[in-house]
Amino acid sequence: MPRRTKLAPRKTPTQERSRATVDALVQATADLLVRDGYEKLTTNRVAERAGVNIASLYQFFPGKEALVAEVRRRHVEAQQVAMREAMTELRGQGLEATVRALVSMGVAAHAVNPKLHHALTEELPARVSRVGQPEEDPVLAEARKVFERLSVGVEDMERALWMVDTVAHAVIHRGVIERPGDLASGALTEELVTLLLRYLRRR
Amino acid sequence: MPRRTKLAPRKTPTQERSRATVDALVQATADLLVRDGYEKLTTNRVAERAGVNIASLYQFFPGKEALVAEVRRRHVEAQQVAMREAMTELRGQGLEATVRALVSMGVAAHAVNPKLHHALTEELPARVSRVGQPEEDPVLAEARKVFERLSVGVEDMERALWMVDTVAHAVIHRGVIERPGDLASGALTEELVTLLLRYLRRR
Amino acid sequence: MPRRTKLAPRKTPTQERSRATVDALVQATADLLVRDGYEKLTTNRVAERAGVNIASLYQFFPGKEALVAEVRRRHVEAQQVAMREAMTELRGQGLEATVRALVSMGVAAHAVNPKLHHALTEELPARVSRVGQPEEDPVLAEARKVFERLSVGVEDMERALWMVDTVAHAVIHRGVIERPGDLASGALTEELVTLLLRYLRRR
Amino acid sequence: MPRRTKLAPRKTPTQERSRATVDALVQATADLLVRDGYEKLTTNRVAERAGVNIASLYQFFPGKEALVAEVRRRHVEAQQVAMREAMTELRGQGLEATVRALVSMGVAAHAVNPKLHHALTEELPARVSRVGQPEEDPVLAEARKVFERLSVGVEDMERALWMVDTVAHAVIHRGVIERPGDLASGALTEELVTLLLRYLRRR
DNA sequence: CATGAATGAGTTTTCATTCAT
DNA sequence: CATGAATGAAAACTCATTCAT
Repeated sequence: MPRRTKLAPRKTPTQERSRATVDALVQATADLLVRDGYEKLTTNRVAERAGVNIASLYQFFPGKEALVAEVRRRHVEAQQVAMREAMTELRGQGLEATVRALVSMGVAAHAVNPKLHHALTEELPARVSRVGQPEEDPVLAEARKVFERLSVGVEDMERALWMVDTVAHAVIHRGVIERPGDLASGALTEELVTLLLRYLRRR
Repeated sequence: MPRRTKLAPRKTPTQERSRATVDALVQATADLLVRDGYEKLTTNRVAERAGVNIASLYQFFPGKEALVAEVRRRHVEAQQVAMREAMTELRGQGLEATVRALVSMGVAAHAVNPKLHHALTEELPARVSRVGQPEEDPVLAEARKVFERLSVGVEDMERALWMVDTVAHAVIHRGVIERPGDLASGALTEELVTLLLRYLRRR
Repeated sequence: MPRRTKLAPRKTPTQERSRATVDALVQATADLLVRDGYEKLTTNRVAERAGVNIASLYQFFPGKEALVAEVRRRHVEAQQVAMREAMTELRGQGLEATVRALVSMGVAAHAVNPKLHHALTEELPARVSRVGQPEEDPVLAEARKVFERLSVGVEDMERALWMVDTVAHAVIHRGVIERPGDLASGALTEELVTLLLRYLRRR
Repeated sequence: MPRRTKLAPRKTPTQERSRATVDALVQATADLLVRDGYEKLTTNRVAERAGVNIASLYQFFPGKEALVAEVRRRHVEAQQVAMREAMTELRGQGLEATVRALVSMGVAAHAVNPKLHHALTEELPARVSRVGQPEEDPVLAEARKVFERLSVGVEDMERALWMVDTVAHAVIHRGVIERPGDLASGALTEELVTLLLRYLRRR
C-alpha cells in the first residue's frame, strides 16, 4: 500500500479560522471541478480561487487528490443524508414499495448536486475516483435483507442484487443527463420500477 | 464551439514510412492509456514510447486529444467489425432471438480489447471522451425496426430503446470488470436477456 | 483588442527580495535587448542571465513582451526625469529660447541611455513598440501653449506642432547614431534650431 | 565578415517553373510580413503559404533573412522605378523646383506599397533591415550637384544634405501613417517644401 | 528538381511543492 | 500558522533545417 496518505487530509482543523480556510479550499475544488474538469484542476488554481495561500493549502492537504477526495466525501455524505428519509420506508414493506423506495433513493441521491455529481463520476479518472470508497453500500445491504425476507424468486441473490444496483444506477445516472424531462415527470422512474419488478417477480 | 480542430489529425500520411510513424504513435497512446491512464498521458511520453521525434508527433496530431480521438476511432471501428457478424442474425428473428443477438453484440464489442475499452470509458474525462461520436448507433436503429415489426407492447418506443440500450450497456460494461466469470460462463448474459425480455413483453 | 494583459506585469512585488528579482529580470532584459536585439530575446535567456528561475519570471511577467514593456516604461520614466530640468526653461521665454529648450530636451532624452534607446526604437517591431504609450507628449502640450502665446505665424497649429515634433525627433534620433560628433559639438543642435526657427517665423 | 551568404539567394532560377516558385515564395514572405510581422515569419509558414515544399524553399534561399532581403530588394527596385520620372525634373531647375521634385520623389517612393514599406521599415529589426543597402543614395548624389550649382548658402554641404534627407524622410514616413489626409491633399508636402526652402535659403 | 518525412534543439509555459520570514 | 517567494521538473509546442526517394 503506497502513500495512501495522499488521500487523507493532513491536519484536522480545530480552530475557527482554519475551518473556514479548509471549507474555502474544498469549495473552490468543487467549483473548478465542475467548471473545468479534473484535468485543469491544479493546486495553484484551487488556492487562488479559494483566496488562500498555496502554502496553506499544503498545510491541510497533501495534494490535489486529497482535495478531491474530501469533496467526494462531503458529497457522498450529503447524498446519504438525502437518502436517509426514503431509507426508513424500506422496512417492512412489500416488494413493490421496496423497489420504489430504492429507486427514489437513487434519484434523491442524484438530485443533491447534479453538476458536482457529474464531475465526480464522469470527469474523474477511475483511478482517482474509485479509491477510498470500497465499503459495501449500506443501501444494498438493506435491500438484500428485504429481498431475502420477501423470498424473491431469484436463483443467485448476490447476482440479482448486483443487477438491480447496476441497472438502477445506470438508468438514473444517464437519465439525469440525457432524459431530465422524463426523470422529473416520474415517467422514467416508473419505467425503471416496472423493469425491476418484472425482473424480480419470477416463479 | 472552440477549435474542434484539436481533435482531427493534421496531415494524413501518404507514404509508407509515415503511416508506420502514425501507427506507432497511436499504438503508444493506447498502451500508455491502458497502463498509466489519461492523466499521465503526455505528448512527450507518447513520442518517446513510439520512438518518434516529438516534432513528428505534432506534424500529424495537434495534441494529445487528437491522439486519443484516433485511438478511440480505431477502437470503435474494430468493435463495429466485431459486431457485424451478430448483426446479421438480427433480421427476421423473433423477439427473444433478437434480444439475444443484441446482447451478444454488446458482449462482442466489449470483448475486442477490454483493457483499452476500460481505459477509454473509465479513465477518460467526459469532456474528452464524449466529443466526436454523436452519431446514432446503427445497432439501435436496427433494433428499433425489429421491435416495431414485432409490435412490442411498449408505450413509448424511443424510451424503451433508450432503456434497453442503457441497461444492456451498463450490465455488460460493469460485468466485464466486476463479474468476468459470470460473463464468460454466459450466466450474466442469460440474466440480462431474461431481464430485457420481461421488460419488453408486456400485455 | 486581444489580451492586452500580455503587457502588464502579473504580480507587483511587495517584499524586498522579490523586488530585487524583478529588477534583475528587467535589467537582464535591457542588457540582452541591447546586446542581441529583440529577436534573440527569450524568456529563458532573460531568466538565466538574471540568475532567476524561469518559473519566477512567469510569476511576475506573463511573457517577454511584458518584460520589454517594463523596460520601456522605466526608460521613458528616466527620460522624463532628465527632461524635467530643461522643461522649466520653457516658461515665459521668447521663441528662440523656447525652440532651443525643446531641442535640448530632446537631446537630453536621447542621452539617457543611448544604446537602450536605440534597441527600443530600432530593434523592436512596431507592434511591440507602439503599444501602450499613446498618451499625448507633455512636452508637446507645453510647446503648444508657448507657440500660441507667441502667436507664431502658422496656419495650422496642430500641423506645425506635428512638423516640429517629427523633424526634431528625426534629426536627433538619426544624429545620435550617424553624426554623434556633430551632436556633441552642438553643431547639429544649432542647425536644427535654425531650421525650426526659420520654419516657425513666418509673416 | 561572417556568412553574408545568408542574404543572397542561392540559385538564380533560370527555368520557367523555378521562377514561379521563387516568386510565390517572395510574395508569400511579403504577405506574411505585412500581416503578421517579422517575428511570426517562419520558413515553414512561408513555404506553406506559397504552396511550395519547404525543401524547395531551401533550394533557393538559405534562410528567412534571404527571403526578406529579396523582398526588400524588389521593393526598393519598384521604388526606384517610381522615382525615375520625378528624377528627370531634377536637372537644370531652380532651387524651389528642385526641392519640390525631391519631395515628390520621396512621396512617390512611399506610395509604391505603403503597407509593405511599413513592414520593412518598422517591423524589421535594424540588424536585419540595415544589412545589404549601404550604397549611397543616387538621389542624394544628384541633389548635391544641384545644390552646389545653385550655390546654396550653406556652411557644410554634407550636413545640409543629411538634414534635408533626414527631415524629408521623417515627415513623409510619419505622414503616411499619421497624416494620410494631409499627404493626399498636398498640404503636408507644401509644408515640407516650405520648411526645406526656408532652411536652404540663407544669406 | 520536387516532395513527404523526419528531427535536434529549442521556446514558452505550467505544476506541484518547499522555504524563509 | 500564514504568506510571499522561489524553483526543479516537465509538459506543450515550434522552428530551422536536412534527408531519402
